[in-house]
Amino acid sequence: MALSIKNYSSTIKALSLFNGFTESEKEALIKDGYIQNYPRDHYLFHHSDSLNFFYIICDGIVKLFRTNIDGNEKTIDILTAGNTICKIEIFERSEVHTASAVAIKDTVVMKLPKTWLTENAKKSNTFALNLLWAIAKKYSSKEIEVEQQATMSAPQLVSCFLQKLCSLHNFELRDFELPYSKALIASRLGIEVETFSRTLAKLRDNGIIVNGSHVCIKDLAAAHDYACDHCFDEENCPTHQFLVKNLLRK
Amino acid sequence: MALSIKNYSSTIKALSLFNGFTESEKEALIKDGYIQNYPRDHYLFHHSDSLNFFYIICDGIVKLFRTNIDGNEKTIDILTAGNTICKIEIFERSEVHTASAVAIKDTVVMKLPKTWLTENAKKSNTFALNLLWAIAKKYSSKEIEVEQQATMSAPQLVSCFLQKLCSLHNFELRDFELPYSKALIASRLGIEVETFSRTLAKLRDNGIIVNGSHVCIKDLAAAHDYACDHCFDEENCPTHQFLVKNLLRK
DNA sequence: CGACACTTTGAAGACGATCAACGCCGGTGG
DNA sequence: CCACCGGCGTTGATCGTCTTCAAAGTGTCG
Repeated sequence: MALSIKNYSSTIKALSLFNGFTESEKEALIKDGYIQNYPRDHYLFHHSDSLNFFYIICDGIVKLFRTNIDGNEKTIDILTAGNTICKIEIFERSEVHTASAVAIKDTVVMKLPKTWLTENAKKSNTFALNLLWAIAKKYSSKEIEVEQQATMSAPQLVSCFLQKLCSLHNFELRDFELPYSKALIASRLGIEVETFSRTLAKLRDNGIIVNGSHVCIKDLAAAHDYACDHCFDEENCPTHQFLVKNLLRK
Repeated sequence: MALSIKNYSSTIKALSLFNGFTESEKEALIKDGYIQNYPRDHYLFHHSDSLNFFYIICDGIVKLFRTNIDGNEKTIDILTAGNTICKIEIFERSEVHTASAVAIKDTVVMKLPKTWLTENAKKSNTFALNLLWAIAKKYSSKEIEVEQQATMSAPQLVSCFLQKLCSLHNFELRDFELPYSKALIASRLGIEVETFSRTLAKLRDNGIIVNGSHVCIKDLAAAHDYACDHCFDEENCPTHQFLVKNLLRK
């Protein structure tokens, strides 16, 4: 895997963090970043390691998680190309990592010293505002996540998840492959693998057919109704949003 | 209730949002805010109302919540004097409120137009950085909340909640009164009132005695062990933090 | 082919939600 | 002053869902 910055500069420059900057300003901003490769199952950092870097994922998949004393793991987030890691911890002025990060498959990241983030936020108001927006967005999605976990049943959660995946890949393409293992998905959704597996069987009756890692959503509207029959807020339900934007507008 | 800004200016000026500003700068910043009183059970705003103001709570208690189609309510947060409302929605550039806010008891707030927040963040880097910090903190505590809700049992959640309350009031004072109704607490913890009630009975065996609205934590260490036997991360467990700061340091 | 990781299926159990009834208390009105 | 009411909290019984433990099945890669 070529570790030249050039291979990934377009991904990096597309970050919302760099909105409002000219091409040359972007170049200058990231010129001190260095590209690093993390093979599958390697850790970017462990919980309670000292916090030194801001990470931009250029390629691959990273799992962010916490482990408690009993060895139970809770997946906080699954991050892919274009996502960043640690911006919030850095602004919270934490000295150590509060979670662990591991590469789920071979992953390329750009690493920047944590001061890079704070200094640029101090120097550039545009940068600070971009950060504000990014963190605000992240907070909102976390809040929605809490709500859904609290109010939706396992089948609804899974259905919602699959529909979001579908929308990410391409709305027209109702056939797609699961991007990561079922164990990881279950962990992300906060349910056990067994429950996840059983849930997929149930969803067959609701127009969502999963065979191995192949997913086919037969009846999107029905699947949505099923997922969202308790949703608080159509405006803010990701599934609703997705439907409105992609399906209903046609 | 006197609605003069003077009665509340010390509360307002103490906000972390104003860190790094001189007294006179603070005065200038809040001079356009107006103070408004919301009696008990009155709404500050409803879900999907248009989002126009940033709120600073000067006195009282506000419940932030969402209601779904079935009328089920999920309490997102309970806010008191010194807390602010809507900063995240404003930076997320939302046009409407994504939640409802109601006064739990007579409440006094300072209202500022939403542009006040965005304009000051643009004008002042200090202000923007203060906001970044505040939102980052809020995100972290939300993340911890998700984790706890996902991994802790009802008795653990309740125990944790009561211990946090205890630390807020005054560590030495292991006797205190519940600041709001049991129904509100249960809703905040994401459990039903019946479960909450039954849980309090169980906690009696673990050194936490609740009679009516009077709480007495007999054995703080035991209560903590009980609450946190599955905690992910002593560094970041609020209960742990509280204990380390207040108890173990002695 | 066999080893291993991943997934599925089955059965039992724990936990919290729900429905229903009751107790307690403060307030209102006769 | 007492009777009634409504809000709030408790207690009991039942039910559904998810977890847990155990075992078998599937696929992949050396």
